[in-house]
Amino acid sequence: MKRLSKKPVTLADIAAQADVTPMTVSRVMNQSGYVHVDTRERVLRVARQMNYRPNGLARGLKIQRTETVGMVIGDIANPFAAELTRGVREVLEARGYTLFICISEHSAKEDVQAFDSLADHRVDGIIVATRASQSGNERLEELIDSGVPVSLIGRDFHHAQADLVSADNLKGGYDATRHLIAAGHKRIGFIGVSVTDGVRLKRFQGYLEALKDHGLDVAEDLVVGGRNVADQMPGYSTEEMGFDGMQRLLELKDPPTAVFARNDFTAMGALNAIKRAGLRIPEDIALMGYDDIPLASHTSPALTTVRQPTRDQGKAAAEFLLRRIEGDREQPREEKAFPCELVIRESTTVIGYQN
Amino acid sequence: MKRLSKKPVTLADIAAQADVTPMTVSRVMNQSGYVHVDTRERVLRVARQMNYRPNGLARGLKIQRTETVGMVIGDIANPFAAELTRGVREVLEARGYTLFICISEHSAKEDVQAFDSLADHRVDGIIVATRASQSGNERLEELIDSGVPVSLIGRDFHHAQADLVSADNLKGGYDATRHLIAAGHKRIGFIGVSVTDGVRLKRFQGYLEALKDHGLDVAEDLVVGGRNVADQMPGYSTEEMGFDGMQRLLELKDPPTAVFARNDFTAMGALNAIKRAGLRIPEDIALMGYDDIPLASHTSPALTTVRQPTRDQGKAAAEFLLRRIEGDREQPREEKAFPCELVIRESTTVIGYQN
DNA sequence: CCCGGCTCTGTTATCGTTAACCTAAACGGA
DNA sequence: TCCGTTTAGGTTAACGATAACAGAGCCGGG
Repeated sequence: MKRLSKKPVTLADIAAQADVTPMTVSRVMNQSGYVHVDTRERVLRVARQMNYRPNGLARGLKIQRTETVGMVIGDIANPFAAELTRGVREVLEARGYTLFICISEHSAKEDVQAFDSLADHRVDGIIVATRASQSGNERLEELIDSGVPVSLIGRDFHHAQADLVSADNLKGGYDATRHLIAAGHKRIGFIGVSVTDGVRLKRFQGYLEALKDHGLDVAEDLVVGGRNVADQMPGYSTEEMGFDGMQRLLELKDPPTAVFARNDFTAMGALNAIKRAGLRIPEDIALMGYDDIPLASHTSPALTTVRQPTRDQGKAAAEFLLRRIEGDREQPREEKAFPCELVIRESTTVIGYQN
Repeated sequence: MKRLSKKPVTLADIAAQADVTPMTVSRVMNQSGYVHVDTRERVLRVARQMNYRPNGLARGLKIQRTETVGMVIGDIANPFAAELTRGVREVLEARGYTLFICISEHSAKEDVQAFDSLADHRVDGIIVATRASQSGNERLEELIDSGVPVSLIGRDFHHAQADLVSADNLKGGYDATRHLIAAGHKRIGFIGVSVTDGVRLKRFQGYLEALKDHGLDVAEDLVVGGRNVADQMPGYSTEEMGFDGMQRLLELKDPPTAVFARNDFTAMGALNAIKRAGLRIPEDIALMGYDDIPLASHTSPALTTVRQPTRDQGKAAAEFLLRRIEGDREQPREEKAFPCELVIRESTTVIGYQN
């Protein structure tokens, strides 16, 4: 017979049914303290039968922990964020924590809302993987100051009590660009940011540095995309940005011979634009991506790109966070930067050119 | 001066500081009851200064609502799930609810865990967008029976008190297949499920029906992929499944002339495999995807696919849920099936063949 | 035989917030 | 002037769970 109860079952309900006090039921549920075997079994039987579920609110309020971690990501469709999340979950699950994800897709305002929602619901800690913003950073600082454990992934924000995990995208961007330069390219485009916007994008800074170090000028017309809204775009639609951006580059009277795209999605858009134009990759235009998403190895030609150890970053962030949650909350910040790896495939290398 | 308090600020702290009772502070915070303007401002000033944040646990426990909705999705990287989430968020945000997302990536076990975590933390309702499973369904039934509002997206599970939103993927699969048949194809492959696994995949059932209705046999060797683990794979790596599956199809001594892929990612994998083999699309092999992800319109050739109104499904699910949360929880289930739309692009149509 | 320690269970208070109830002053119309 | 209504705010008791303490029975060693 099915219960049609509107009100959820509480410890007290079970206690009444099993003829003990709520405290005893609590002891059974938490396997704490002494409970006679017979009592335990009776209680468990009743609990199961009544389909009992603990009230996390009451429990959390009392014990001042929720065994819950919040994570804020900007774009749910981005494989990079997805992979981070996998790493985070891997660690949390093993330690008995539940992960709640909040999306902050469009604005700093949503970022702040996400922080507040999570903090208000008293998650034990927060992992932040969104891009920095003025108001977001301010709120974050307040949170951390008020004692909430926070661990950051690739966010340009520093605080004495917040650990930071990142990939060395400056070097990644540098290496990628150097690879193109080494192949003899002199006119190298970048798709995905406006020159002004790009100050925050490390891989773009790496691109600029590499050009400078090798005596090449930065031609402003070779840096396209962004439209000043790049940061607000849902990630995978950056693919359209790649397509449009590449078309604009191809319309130049002196188009680039190589293009470095902000990420692999952007690169795929660019790739399709190049093919549409009837040009060959890499013979006419070499193409470089970033992130090494699974798709990258299967495009044709396969995409040269930069791999960052994404899952490891997620794992590291989760481990930092748990250390803070379960250990000393005031311990000084720790920082971990993972190296990036250039993955050379066909889109920058003439086939057969290397074995 | 920065507070180094370990303990968060409570209503009582503010009350003491502002020389009122906690109740008055509560009234100020919730804008309920009468509070003198001067008192209000004094309280607000103190609250701001102490950086007060309400304790959602205590509040939720007391008022028996958390103004929070949980959503369970299987694969965070899947643009389909991402788009659903956008629709859901759009509705929830407008109504003042916070969305917490749980990922259930690998197994029915994780599905159950996600349901439990959300229910235990007393979200006001749950939106479920994962595929059906034995144990998941059982747990879901218990939850709904115990009064938790639930709304389902494309899950093959029925309950008198759970609303259901879906796309008519049976018809979508049927139409897609019929389109290929109409183009004269007789050997049409399917990549993405094993024949046995496919009973739950509506679009595959549509494929089978269309073949039957047009007097074509189902050749078992033309149905590839799945490897019996398809359901556990992270979504975007189904792209590899498409690549491998296509290669297997091409190795047949009598390969198909058209291929219907389970989703667009799978289709992109297949597309790359076809190109690698030096064959032309659609002249040598026609290719059909499913979902119409943004990438689909930019591949070369552009992918023919089936579009489902994804965001609308998310919105509808959220609306159903809110109706149940804020209205009558026992109202009978409602169901809404959105039509799918065949999007004909180049991968099934010889260029120039139609104007 | 007594006492210390283990086992089992109950009692009480509390986590932070708010609904419900209550008091009391101020106000305004008859 | 009187009384009902509005305004302002305090008091009490929960919401459901658990930590801390307390007490009662039992066992075994000195």
